[in-house]
Amino acid sequence: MSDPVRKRAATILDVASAAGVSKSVVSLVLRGTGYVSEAKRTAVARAVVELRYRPNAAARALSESRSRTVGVVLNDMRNPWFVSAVEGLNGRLNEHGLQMVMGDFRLDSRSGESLLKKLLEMNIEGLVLVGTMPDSPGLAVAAAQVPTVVLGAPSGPGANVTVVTNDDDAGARLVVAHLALLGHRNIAHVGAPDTAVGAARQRGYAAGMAAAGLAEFIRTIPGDLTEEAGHSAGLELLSGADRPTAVFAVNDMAALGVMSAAEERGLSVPADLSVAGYDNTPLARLRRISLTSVDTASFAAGQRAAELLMARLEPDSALPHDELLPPTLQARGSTAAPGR
Amino acid sequence: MSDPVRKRAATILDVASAAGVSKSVVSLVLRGTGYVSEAKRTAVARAVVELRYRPNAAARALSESRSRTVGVVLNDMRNPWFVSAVEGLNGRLNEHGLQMVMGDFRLDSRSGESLLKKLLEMNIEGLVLVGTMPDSPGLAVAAAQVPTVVLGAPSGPGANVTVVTNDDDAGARLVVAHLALLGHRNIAHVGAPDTAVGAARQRGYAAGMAAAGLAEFIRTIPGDLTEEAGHSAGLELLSGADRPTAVFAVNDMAALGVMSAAEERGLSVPADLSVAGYDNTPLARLRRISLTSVDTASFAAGQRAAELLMARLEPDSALPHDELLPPTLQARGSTAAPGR
DNA sequence: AGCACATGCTGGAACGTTCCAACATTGCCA
DNA sequence: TGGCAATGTTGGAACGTTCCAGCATGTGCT
Repeated sequence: MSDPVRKRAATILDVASAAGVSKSVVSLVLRGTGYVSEAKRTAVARAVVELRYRPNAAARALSESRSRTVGVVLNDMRNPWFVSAVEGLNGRLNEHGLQMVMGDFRLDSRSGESLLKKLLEMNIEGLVLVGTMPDSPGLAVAAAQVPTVVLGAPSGPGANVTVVTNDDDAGARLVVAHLALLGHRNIAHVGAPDTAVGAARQRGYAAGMAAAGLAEFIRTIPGDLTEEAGHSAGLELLSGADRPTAVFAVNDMAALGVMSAAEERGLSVPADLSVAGYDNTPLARLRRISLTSVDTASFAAGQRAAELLMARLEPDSALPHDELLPPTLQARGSTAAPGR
Repeated sequence: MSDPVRKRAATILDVASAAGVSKSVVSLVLRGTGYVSEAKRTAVARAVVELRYRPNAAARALSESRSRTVGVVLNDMRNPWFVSAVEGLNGRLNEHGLQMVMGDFRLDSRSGESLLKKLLEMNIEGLVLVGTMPDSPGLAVAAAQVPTVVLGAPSGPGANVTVVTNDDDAGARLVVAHLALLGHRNIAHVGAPDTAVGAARQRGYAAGMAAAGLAEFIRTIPGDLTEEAGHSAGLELLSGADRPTAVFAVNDMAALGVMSAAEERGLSVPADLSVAGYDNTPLARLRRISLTSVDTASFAAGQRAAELLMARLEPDSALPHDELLPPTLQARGSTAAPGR
């Protein structure tokens, strides 16, 4: 009411004149640097709350020519692994005053091109690619312009990126070792050779079998990461002559498919068939399913990705080494010693 | 190599001098407005690609004093409903040249305060709150400053927000009607009265029962949205004297708990007990589970939220009415006519 | 011929910060 | 007493856009 013109938000100049100082002093107080007398400091502080002053991020970014923002590109928000990795990432970045701008690669009209363009225009200081991205020229261009970390995929666009992901090879070996220890020998694998993670897990399976002296039992049914694929692979495995006593599926969804197939064939889990999955999704925890699975440290991976990215943001920093995070096995009711 | 000083990115002035025009012409060409001769237009276009010019979003935002950005605050990225709502939101916003900046409310150090501060500093043009947020003074402040839409929660901070959510009441009635049509009369509910959605679904259940003339059978076991709660509620229901022939659980997770309880009690689904859930999560689709559930149009809700937000962004626009989106029933193998 | 109007182009003034060089005021020490 | 460092304060110049008023031309009409 009594305010003269109260249309626009208060700027640093408004604060300065309200506090009876120059804009420079306000800036110094706000950023806590430099020498300012106690009196002016409190005067500025008061003016700030009185005028509800909020610094303008665009002006700051323009002036500093840095945005304190990193771009995060996902291509599958539905995958719980990515979600919790992003949470880890977000936390660490925030701790260091960096803001995250997320976007969905697939969702973007021009297959991510316009998303990346937008991010580049925002002058992002770093880029995090979460998951395996489809090939796209724009991606390589973007990765060449800003420090880039790939999170949760075995490799990224171009050579100049740092990769943080889980050691799927080691995880698969864990499963095989667990099953072998229980006494299983005929352990089959339901794989997804066309996906990056699937290929790594299959390698780990084969290596683990060989290491356990079970090379002769190696047998992989190719499929993909869906329940469907697990189901049909399961039917195939369980109908044949030398039925396996245990199946290691490439992920939890496929493992569920295998369990359904077992049920249809009248086999009970784990008495007649042990089943293990991968990813330790919330599904695996469900009482009705209780699936032995490999827990991937997704949250930690996100945090680590943030750390490596920030390391690259330092002046003259070298390209950090890629990191493979070790997974752990979560044994549950779906695996047991082979019956009779 | 032969480039003189090639440190900083090209600006509009570089493009202008390379094309032999003034910065104003470049600006006009870039934005496609105003009158520019064909010759200069192509000259500018060539210079743009040659210099790899990228407009600077911060400068643009500062000059236009608008950010073309909306803030999206989630508090539970793990909830699939939210994820697909956000996808719908993102798509529509992008179509209209608006960028999305997401943040996780809980993850933020100072319980969202600093996240909201950051968003406000970015001069966001709108705010979307996804899901029920914990009470926070910062939220109400933010909602008062920028047009705000609440997505997937029955209400938001302050009165000045638009709410887009699913009609949980109607969804619950759908389930009851479906079960009643199959011939069930003793239909129990496993509820979550302490959550906003749970309360609405419980109301719908009670109303639906009454409408079907089954008021005398109304019976709700309070719980929450977890499998655990569903399990113990299930045990309670299935051990008592007048065992229900059907159970409607507040969500798919709780429904799974009920199914586990049935299994433990030696009851088979759906022969001895029909079970229905809510949310139509990927879980419900699984062969091994095949759960009848209510599909909430989450993607559409996200799109609608974007539309309503953009409507509010128009000059002199009224506060749009809240919207309740109608859900649909997805009947699967977990419900059938009551046995004998 | 004179005028209006469409077309084409320009430079300066915002936008709201940060950074910097420079100036003022102290207090201390030789 | 003069010099020097520490402390305090200032205005101007970026930062890279958009927007606007205004200046040139050219064209068609009266």
